[in-house]
Amino acid sequence: MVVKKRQYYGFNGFHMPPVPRAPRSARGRGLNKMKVEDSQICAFELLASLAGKLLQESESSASSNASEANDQPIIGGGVKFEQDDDRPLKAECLDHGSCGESALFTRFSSPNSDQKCLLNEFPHAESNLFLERSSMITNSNSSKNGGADLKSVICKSKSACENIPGKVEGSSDSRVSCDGYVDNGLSRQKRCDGLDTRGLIVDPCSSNDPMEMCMKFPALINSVNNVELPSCRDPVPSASIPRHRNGTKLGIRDDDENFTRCNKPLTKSKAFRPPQRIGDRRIRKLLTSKYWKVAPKLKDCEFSKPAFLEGGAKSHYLKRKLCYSRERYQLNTFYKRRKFTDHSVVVTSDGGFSSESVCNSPDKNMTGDKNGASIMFHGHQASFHSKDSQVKFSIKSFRVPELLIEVPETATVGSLKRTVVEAVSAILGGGLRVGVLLHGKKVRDDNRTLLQTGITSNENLDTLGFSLEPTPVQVSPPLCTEDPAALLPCDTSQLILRSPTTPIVDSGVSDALPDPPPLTNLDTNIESNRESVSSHADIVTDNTLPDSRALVAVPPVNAEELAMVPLNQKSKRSELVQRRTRRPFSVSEVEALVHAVEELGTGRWRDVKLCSFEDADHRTYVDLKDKWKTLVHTAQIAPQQRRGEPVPQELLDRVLAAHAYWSQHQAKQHSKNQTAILKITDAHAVRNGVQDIQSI
DNA sequence: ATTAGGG
DNA sequence: CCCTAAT
Repeated sequence: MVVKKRQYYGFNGFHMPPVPRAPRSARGRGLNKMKVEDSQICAFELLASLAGKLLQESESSASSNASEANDQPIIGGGVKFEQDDDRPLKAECLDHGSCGESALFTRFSSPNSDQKCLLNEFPHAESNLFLERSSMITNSNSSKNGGADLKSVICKSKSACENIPGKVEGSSDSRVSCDGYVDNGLSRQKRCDGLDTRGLIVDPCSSNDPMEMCMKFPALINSVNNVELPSCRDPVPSASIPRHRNGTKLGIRDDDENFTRCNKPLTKSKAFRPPQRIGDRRIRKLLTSKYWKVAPKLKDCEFSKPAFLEGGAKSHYLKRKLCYSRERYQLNTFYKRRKFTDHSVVVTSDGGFSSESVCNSPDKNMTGDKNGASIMFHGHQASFHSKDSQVKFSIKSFRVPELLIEVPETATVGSLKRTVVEAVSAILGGGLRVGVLLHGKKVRDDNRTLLQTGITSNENLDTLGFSLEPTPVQVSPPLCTEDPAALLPCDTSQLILRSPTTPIVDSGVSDALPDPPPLTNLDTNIESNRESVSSHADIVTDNTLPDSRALVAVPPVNAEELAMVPLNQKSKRSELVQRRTRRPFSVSEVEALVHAVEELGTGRWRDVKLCSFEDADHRTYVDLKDKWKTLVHTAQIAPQQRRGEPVPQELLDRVLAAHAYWSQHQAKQHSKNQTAILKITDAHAVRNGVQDIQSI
């Protein structure tokens, strides 16, 4: 993502000609009011696809070369730098919890032929766009300070490698071994592939055609709604790479929109500064779209070492990655939750090399379960039973963020199964902790009672979530260097632990209309809780910018939170707030809304709320207003265009009528209200009437 | 705190 | 639904 963003921004100065874009919906917005961002992105798309084609053409030959390279692993001369070069790449990926992005970056940082591979991997326009952008940025980056970067990378890689728990060394598992290396006879044991025999962490740097596997297994833990398994253990203690911890988010997942991303910490180089928000959605959309798996049968895709390292020789090393597991966890970063999945570019080069593919987190879930996208373990339904002061939780199943497993096409089903088992076992076997999240916020105070925390049977338990967290690795607080940008710990496990937004099951346990749960002051408890968390984070963040050293002083707790605080973000707080779970209006609710509006007119949403939704605490007047807005829109479009639970035409007609009426009587609602009020009958009406009169 | 509108 | 600007 970072790359993409970067790319995007890098182009800002290009003054792309605006490309008209039709409004996404006829909601009544200015038709041609396109945003700068939109036009730019459009331009990018065009540019990118164009560039992509050109590139593909010009490099078609190169492509073939690349494949040849695979067939002929480097021999002799290549040997020497194999290790060195190799490590950096791997290290990059590893210390960030195997991030697809890293893979990209890695490749991009190396000149020439690499891009070709990437392009091939992204046959589709969208993909190309992505690639193009990425490569461009990277290129500039590498050309500018490639040397320096490389160096740091290497250093880092070393430490990273050393810290990797289950290195490839001595691995007897052929599946995990690197065939490419075998060929060239190099001692691959030295390599730090990040391949873990147990499948825990696998070289994220190279992989293609990641397969997403879905499986279910019984809940191991009693929890509600959602149990999330953020990630594998962090193979690399952050301490080993103090300089790069500004990285931060590896992925995001959201209940509403699945969204994962990887921000490669990498260097502080300008090109890789934290992405900004503009255009995110667009890009995300692109990435998220239809293609989640594209696999031209590429022969091979090797990483080439930087020319300067190789002495200009064309050296490719094959990297084969078997398992690539990446965790996605939700984290409210700059990107609000938007379904977004990053591309996982994986290269597989096992003896034959199979296929390459881009794994876009698929939005394959048609049901609207946003969480479902590219998640393995799937499906969870929580049921709550409250009795007395007892709060009971039960889970049918739980969801695990993401587990990408890659195996050659030639692999047997059996080996696939084993691989999956290994990957899962590695994660589960690593020791787990359970985190409790309320409203997407992690509840850290273990001493609090459920009541105090706001977890009660009365509470909307759908705001409660559990997460499986890898057993925290003892990590010393990040040492802050002079670099303010390095404030964010890059410790994967930390990040994971922090990840605030656990997708919450939209179990609809409580539907206000049918049976509004009694409101209690628990709500406030929760709110205050959230506030405290947020403000906390804010403080930390604030301290962060001015003086990086402040971090050192912050107590552990704060330090933890820091991990999830995006660096240098304007709205720190907003990043931490989880989007409310979506709650489609039921027909009865619509009915109530229509009725209220008929009586009160538009523009008095507070009254509407009080009148018809007072007990529906989850419906704010803004919600009602929004709903009315959409209702009007819905009523104006063809029935075929409508989505979601169909609203009776009768109601829609009333909507239109009311809308038309109130549009003309905006000023006169006065008298109208008077009469309307009288018509309202129940207790609410009385109350509203009073207020109305008062307001008049 | 509400309202209105764009996103 | 979110976010903001304007009340």
